[in-house]
Amino acid sequence: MLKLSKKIEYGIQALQYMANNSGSVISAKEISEQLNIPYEFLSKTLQILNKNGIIISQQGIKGGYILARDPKSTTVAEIIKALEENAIIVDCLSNDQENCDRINFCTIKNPMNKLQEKINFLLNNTTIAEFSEV
Amino acid sequence: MLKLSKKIEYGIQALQYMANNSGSVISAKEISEQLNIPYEFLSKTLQILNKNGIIISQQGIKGGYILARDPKSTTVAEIIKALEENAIIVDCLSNDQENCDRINFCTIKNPMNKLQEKINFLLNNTTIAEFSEV
DNA sequence: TTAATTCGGATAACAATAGTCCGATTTTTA
DNA sequence: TAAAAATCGGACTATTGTTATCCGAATTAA
Ligand code: FES
Ligand code: FES
Repeated sequence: MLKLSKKIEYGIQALQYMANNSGSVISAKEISEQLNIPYEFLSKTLQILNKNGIIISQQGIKGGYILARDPKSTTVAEIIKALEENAIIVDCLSNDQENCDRINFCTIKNPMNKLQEKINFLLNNTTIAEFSEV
Repeated sequence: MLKLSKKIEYGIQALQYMANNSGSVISAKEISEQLNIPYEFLSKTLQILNKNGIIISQQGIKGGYILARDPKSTTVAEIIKALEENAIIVDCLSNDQENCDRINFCTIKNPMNKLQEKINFLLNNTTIAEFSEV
């Protein structure tokens, strides 16, 4: 398993949709219907993206969301972080793992870290804009 | 989430251990104790690696495992595959997903595939040998 | 023949993901 | 000013996937 969650997948596709319709405020309902994504789940996802500055919400009737920034400057890595997930390939490389019961036996931290950094590079260099230019 | 499973993590570390002790047959028990990995779970993992040609088993007392190939030629991608998992970042890119109910709405296949290929390149170019030269 | 090991199938415990429900709040507009 | 359509937020449920364990059988060296 090395899979992005549905939250991230839906989030990216929704941002892509907004990028392709920039200028107008897009509702969760519209995205949900156009992309066939479960409405309630998508709503939650967009709320988190809003809370963390990736998109801007407008409440009330006629409300919805718009991108907070240029699609070129919003990376997949930022989206993952904004959705309160991480892209750490082994627990080993996590910050809050003082309680790993294998830490004194760990022989993979360094090599795994090298691989991690390469993956991070990819995630940091893939932007929403690249999803728009289909 | 973009995490490797414990099966893969343990598998890689076990292979690394074998690479560092090449020449001798290593039992699951020894690896389990040396690396503090749950014995039964590790056993299963090694059995799968054996079945799929990454290591060679020797049964009976004094039995255990040795690497089937040069650590330099065993990649992380192969290990993942041998452990019957995959490293597909979104379902979209999977072979057996005729039943994705978003396929007619899918706008992420191409860009996701580009990212996938870059990740595949990393996994195909990281070998067990690199884990040994700590 | 015994002991230490792999083998293989089933199953259980746990955790994470995915999805839903519902009431409250906001804001436009008729 | 009331209604409608949207976001907000918390709790909750369902489902799936991961991790771990159990146990009996087969294998083989001593
Ligand atoms: S620190 Fe726990 S396995 Fe590396
Ligand atoms: S094919 Fe199902 S989301 Fe791309």
